[in-house]
Amino acid sequence: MAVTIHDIARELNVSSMTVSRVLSSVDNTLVKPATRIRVEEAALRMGYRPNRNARALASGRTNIIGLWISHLNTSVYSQIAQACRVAVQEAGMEISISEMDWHFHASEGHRRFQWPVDGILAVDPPPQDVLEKLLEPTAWKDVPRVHLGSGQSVPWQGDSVCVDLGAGTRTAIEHLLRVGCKRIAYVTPWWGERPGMCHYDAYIEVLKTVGMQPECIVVDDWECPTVRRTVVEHIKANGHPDGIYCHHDEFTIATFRALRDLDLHIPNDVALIGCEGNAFLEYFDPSISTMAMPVPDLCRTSWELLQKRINEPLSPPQNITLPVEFLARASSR
Amino acid sequence: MAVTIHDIARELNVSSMTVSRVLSSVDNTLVKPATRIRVEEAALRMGYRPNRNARALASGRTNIIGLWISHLNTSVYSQIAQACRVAVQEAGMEISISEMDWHFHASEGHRRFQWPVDGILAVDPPPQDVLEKLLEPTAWKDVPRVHLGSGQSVPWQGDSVCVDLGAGTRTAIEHLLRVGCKRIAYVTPWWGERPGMCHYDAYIEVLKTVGMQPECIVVDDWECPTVRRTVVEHIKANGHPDGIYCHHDEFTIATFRALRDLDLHIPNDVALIGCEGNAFLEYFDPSISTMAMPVPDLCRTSWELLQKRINEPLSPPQNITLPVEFLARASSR
DNA sequence: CTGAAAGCGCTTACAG
DNA sequence: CTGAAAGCGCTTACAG
Repeated sequence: MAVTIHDIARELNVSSMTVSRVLSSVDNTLVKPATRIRVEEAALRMGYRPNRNARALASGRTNIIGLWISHLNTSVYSQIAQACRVAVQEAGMEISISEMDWHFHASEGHRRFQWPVDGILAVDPPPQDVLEKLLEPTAWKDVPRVHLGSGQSVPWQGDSVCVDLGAGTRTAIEHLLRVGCKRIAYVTPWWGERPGMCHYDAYIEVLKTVGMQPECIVVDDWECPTVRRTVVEHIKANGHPDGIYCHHDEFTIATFRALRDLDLHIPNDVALIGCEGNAFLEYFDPSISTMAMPVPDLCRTSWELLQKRINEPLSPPQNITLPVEFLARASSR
Repeated sequence: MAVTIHDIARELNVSSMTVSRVLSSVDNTLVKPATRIRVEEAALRMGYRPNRNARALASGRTNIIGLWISHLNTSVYSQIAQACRVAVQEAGMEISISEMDWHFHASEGHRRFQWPVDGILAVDPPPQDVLEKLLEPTAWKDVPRVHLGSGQSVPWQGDSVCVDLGAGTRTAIEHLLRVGCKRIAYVTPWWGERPGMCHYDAYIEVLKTVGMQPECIVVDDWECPTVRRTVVEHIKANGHPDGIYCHHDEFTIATFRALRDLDLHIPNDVALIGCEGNAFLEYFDPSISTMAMPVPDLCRTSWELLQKRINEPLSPPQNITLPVEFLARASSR
């Protein structure tokens, strides 16, 4: 059986409260230095490991921050998970990752998320109204929570940190115009329930100012093979644009391959720009331009807002917007 | 405050044991159907959410499986995390990911891993003796555990599932020989404390059988920019080999770029084969050959062994080896 | 500086 | 089929 504070207390002939004081680092009442040392030694010697379930139950605090994220299989998302973990750990707390598909039915909400956390970082949650309906029956609505991600046309309520992909997209499209593109296509997943993403709006808007026709290559799912096939078919049917902007970098990589399948030269036939900042893009030949998300800043800022929300529940909510950085490479020159 | 089973019991004028029986799905004593329905309705209506800290404390079981993995930032590892999650969830349990760098000092072991779990899946842990020293003071040594990963010269004790990278490497090198390579280099991280990885051994062994000189391009860390620079410098100093095998696919991607930096044609000047099965390799131009790890099978099998270990603690340990699959592509033709 | 008591929200084990 | 009691391993709040 595991060693408990009572075992240590008995061994040392002190009360378990004294042991708890030394080992918990919660109660900062002073303990006589000699006693403290004896307890610490005994704990080490006996292999004591605090039971955090018990600690959480008694104290009502877990020292855990939940990270709600839809998956960890793409580069940005795994970077976000990593950066959040680093930020949270610096404050002496931990991250617990819940992969949320955001698609569960509200009625099963009461079965999910049964492990208490002290706060939540929610990455790219659905729009406010959908989110509220999901959370309503789960009692999570009262847990401090910060939304972070790529931002939507309608901003989330409460605290949020968004990357300004609208401005980033504008930069990308304007760059394609500057290098002389006359026909700029946009490769994008099917929105489904999330219309109005801000890069789409920006794409449409910039084209309108120069009187250029939008050309959306809409992909049915988020899989690279589908993207590759869809782009090839689109170009076979419609001829090729001379500039392509991709919704995100998995799409960019698949589009790159589709263009090479068709033996189109990049950038001479088609200039290519992605969005997200996937590190591998630099290693392609030619290396591929992209709009880099400021992931560390995004996560650090979100964690700051969450700490503030936890410590000062009544402070006014903040909405922060961060810029993306354009990484110009050979694919768009 | 959160709703507890006592709140529901009071509301319904039953004992909290009855509520617990209905809601816990642990105690399978029969409850009168009418009572069961009343409890379920009240739980839903009142927004009851079980406190799993309390549940774990009382029952001694968490229904959580710990996944010990060094990071989630590379493709295989994030695939492994995903596949383990799927397998474990199918059995009605959850995964909790602990990113372990395996480098913490043994003396701080008692501070780590304080959340109890019912079992552990340990991905690519250090060799048996190092592992034991790390775990000795943590009381984790008694928790059911299965080792999985790319395998080592000296196998782990207890249950394990390893991918046969030795055989995979042999296949890759033999393929390079078959397409006519006369000088085959191996790009590899510096082993540090983990000598004797099996692909290295296999590389040396195959070259010996054909009387070819080994040529290791050793990289100081695991970062792509370092790999790129190291390969470029190596080739500038020594001329280029006509075949390269890379230790894993981040290295493959960086090596690809290094060869293009030097304006070497792939595969005409240098044939290239990676190891791991990174999905993006297919999208490069030319697309890159690799040895694919059987990730879903690896994780599913590991989880089966762990379940068996949990349910039958005294059953004999099993060591299973899985093959890799060679994906031959344009980079090595 | 130290300790005895009560309780966190559940389950186990037993009694009816 | 249902319930009263005890306890999981800690912390809180109070008393000394």
